[in-house]
Amino acid sequence: MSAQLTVTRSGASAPATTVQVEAGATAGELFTDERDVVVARVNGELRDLTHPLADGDEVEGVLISSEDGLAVLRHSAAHVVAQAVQQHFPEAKLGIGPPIRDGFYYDFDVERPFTPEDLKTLEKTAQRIVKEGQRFVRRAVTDDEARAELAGEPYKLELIGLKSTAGEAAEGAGVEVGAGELTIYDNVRRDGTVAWKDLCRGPHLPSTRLVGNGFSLLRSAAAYWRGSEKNPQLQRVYGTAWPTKDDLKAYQERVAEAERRDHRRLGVELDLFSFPDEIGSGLAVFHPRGGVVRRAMEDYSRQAHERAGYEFVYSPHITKQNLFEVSGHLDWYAEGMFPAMQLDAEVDADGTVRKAGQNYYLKPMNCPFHNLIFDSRGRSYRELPLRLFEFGTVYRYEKSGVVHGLTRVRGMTQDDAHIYCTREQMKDELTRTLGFVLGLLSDYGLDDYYLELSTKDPEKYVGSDDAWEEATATLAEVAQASGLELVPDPGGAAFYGPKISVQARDAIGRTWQMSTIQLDFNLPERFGLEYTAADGSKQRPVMIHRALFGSIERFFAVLTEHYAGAFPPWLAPVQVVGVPVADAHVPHLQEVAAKLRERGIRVEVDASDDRMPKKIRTWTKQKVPFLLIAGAEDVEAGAVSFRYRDGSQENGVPVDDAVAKVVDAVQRRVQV
RNA sequence: GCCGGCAUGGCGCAACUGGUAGCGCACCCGACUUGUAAUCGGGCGGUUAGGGGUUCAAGUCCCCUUGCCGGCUCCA
Repeated sequence: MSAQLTVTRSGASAPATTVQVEAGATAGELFTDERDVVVARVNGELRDLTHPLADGDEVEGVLISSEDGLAVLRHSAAHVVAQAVQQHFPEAKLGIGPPIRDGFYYDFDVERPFTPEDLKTLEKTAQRIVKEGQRFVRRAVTDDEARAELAGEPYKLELIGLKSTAGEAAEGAGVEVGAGELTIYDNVRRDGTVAWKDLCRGPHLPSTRLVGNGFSLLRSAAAYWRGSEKNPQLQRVYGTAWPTKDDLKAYQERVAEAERRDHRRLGVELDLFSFPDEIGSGLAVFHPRGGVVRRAMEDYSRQAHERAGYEFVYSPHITKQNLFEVSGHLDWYAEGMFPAMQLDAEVDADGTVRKAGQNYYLKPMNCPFHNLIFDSRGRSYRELPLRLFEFGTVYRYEKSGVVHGLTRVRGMTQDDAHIYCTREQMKDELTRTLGFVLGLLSDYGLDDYYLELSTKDPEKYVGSDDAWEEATATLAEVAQASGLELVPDPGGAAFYGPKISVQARDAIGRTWQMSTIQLDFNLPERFGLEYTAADGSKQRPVMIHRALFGSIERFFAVLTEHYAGAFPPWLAPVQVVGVPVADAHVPHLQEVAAKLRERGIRVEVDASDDRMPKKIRTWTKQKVPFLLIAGAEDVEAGAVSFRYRDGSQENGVPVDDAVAKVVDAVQRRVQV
């Protein structure tokens, strides 16, 4: 055995080089000159810097700021927090503590939930642990040893029992126990004593000190053990951790920006919509300003659908029970539906039922109604594809804890269409539909997206496996042909068929599920839908369900947040406000306003008693795209002065030019 | 549905360990007539989400209901 090992070293920035090291050297020794290297990738596997090297190893330094490095940092931060928790609450049992986007969490079984004061105390203690500079020391153990050491940690014991399938046991459980040998990480103080230990796959930072630059506890909340509501609830502590204080600040600023954009907040500030308690949870009313935005969205959508060959239909909000028995909704979707109202029952004075009542349900989906329209007369192959479109309002009984602003409501309007076509037409029609959907989303200003393919939930589906396979394969083919990024979503399909969904990224990088396109062989079957083919035979059509906005309410929320309330002129509730320098200039602005109004522009003139700067402030805060200011100079020149939302100006624009400019921006649907 | 927190005029907030509600903005009235983010003065407005209880006394403490917020589960 040689005293020298030959390994390949690549730094975070440096190219790969071959180096000689002493036997027994560790990965960390290769990177003593790169302080931001916190773990190493050895032959493809992430390892601690204390990992001993073997001859021929390929070792790559991993920076704390890289994706892997951040995950390690956050996971180590979770350990620090868990140590702090067990210090203050010795009876706390450990759940799991994985890194997540922007941070980490750790779950604990404790006597009572954490209070905000507890979080402050825990954060202080965590800081102290960080300052102690404890090392993370890896130690391999057998299953039996682990069981003995962790006898007091029932959840860890459960994970040990599940280790071969830990990845599926619970989201995040994979960071605790890998598929191979079990390891325990000891947190060792400078004086060599062990402060704390945890069953963990690792790897970890060399020292807790590296956690201290930018970490913070955020909140606590309950979470079900292993993600199932059948299991006990643990208390989850959320935190965030970053390599530097500046990174932490930048993160906090992003959070603050998201708060400023929150559609619930903008909905109040801009007077767009509200949720009166009197109506009930998850049921919105749109105010005039919000109504304008919504109508502009809908009108444009109508025009586009008309051009694309859709026909418009209408259907009622409630229906007798039988329709949802035929569709299968009552078998598969009853939980999501409002309870039935019973009508028309006749009962004698003595309580005996003379005539049984009828159950009526609020509709959770529009498809059964469209099927009835299809089935209202004989259909020819010449009519296909038949594209039925409706702004259909549906009601879903969402659990009380999930209702959220306009994005998760109990009453919503879908821009819903059902396309009936032949099997042969199916692929072309799907391709066409996907193209239509993406084009329209871009028109609304969302042009960064990826696709998700949701496939059969083995627990919850109707129809034959063959049909599912064919439908799934077709959708996959169409999705792939689009050239967009495609992410699988196993088990995510609705009960009647697989779907492609379009996930759009907004202005600050968040993704939202927007449009869905679902292929369905089942409902046509259940409804016995048929058309007459060219050879005179009866054939079953294929059905494509698709919604573009998802729901108008949700899309409204997404657009509001995407634009931070500063809608492009074509969507803005008020497109132009005239601001006079003094009362004398009001008539001039009113003339300009009349010309704009003639061209269909939404315009107001602010003739109030406020001073001009106050008016500018008021309407800028209302995010009106064009302020037209007029004083003596403008009146004299037959002009107006533009002021935009960012404060920039364009003075002395002749009135006709100004009108044309505004009209042009609206027609071209550009942002200003 | 589950866990925790919260609920004060239209909006944003204040009121010490219980001692009978204040401020800013908005709104209304008046004065001022002004060139790019808040002119000045006056006024209206709350049985402190609703209900019950403890107490000499409840916005403050307890219980129930409703709603909201943060998560979990679920989902367009």
